[in-house]
Amino acid sequence: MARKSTNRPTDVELRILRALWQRGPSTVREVQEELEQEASTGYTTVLKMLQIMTDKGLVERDETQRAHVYMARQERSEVETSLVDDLVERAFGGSASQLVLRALSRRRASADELAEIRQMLDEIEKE
Amino acid sequence: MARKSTNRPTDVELRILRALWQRGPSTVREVQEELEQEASTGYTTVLKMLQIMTDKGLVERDETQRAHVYMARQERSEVETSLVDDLVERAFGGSASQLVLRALSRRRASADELAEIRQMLDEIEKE
DNA sequence: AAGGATCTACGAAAAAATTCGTTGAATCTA
DNA sequence: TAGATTCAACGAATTTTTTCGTAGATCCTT
Repeated sequence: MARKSTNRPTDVELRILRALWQRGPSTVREVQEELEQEASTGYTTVLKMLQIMTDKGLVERDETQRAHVYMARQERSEVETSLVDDLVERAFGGSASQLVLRALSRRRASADELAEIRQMLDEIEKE
Repeated sequence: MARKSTNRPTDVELRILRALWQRGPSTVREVQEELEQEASTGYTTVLKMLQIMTDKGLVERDETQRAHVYMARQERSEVETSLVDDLVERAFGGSASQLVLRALSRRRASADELAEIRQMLDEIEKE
């Protein structure tokens, strides 16, 4: 036995999803060339992953062309949200603000970004 | 071949670390009883994991007693930060604020928490 | 039409993560 | 002190994730 299904995309799956979100519907070759840029991943590996992801329902396949065209089945924002939720659960005991505080404690965010966040806060509190 | 080492604790490792942070230095039995509450995990499984985690340097072992005592080797905050950094990289292309925006778009955060975040922003901008 | 390139399907190997059984030693209890 | 309990060590089985080789079909080029 091993990990219970977390439903969250694995590392490679996420890399592929990001390629699909960025490029839009793409062939295996196109995805593979995209991944190649950051870390080498063979053609058949990407193909296999996309087949698995199709079975899992992570992507959708258009088989009308010889080179099948794949597209992400969920919006980027949805997956991002569930990844954040997952981490909030696993590491922060359900407290999203704790995660935010941790993220902000790094000086990762630029002034513009901080302003953006502030605006977001305003909007949330307005409701 | 499989995933390149991400250095981030796995799911079970994180559950164990959380138990150790919460309880302080603990025996295998104590950790196991803690984990038992959320999801069943056998004694030898926890023991084995703690041995592996010792090898990896995630925890430290005090063998002076018959029942060895384990403690986390990194502060909770450090691990939390690196988990957040990791997710920021993998899912948000390095933009911490994007992650924050995503976290806030959920109404996970209460009014108090939002105020806390606002204060945090103030402090960051003060510098 | 022949040869080469490209594509999917499939199976299997490798790697990583998780789980547990068994053994033998140490400790406790009646 | 004998039997029961508790413990660490170890190896191995399982499951999940990742990788790739091979085969056969289709398409392109000459």
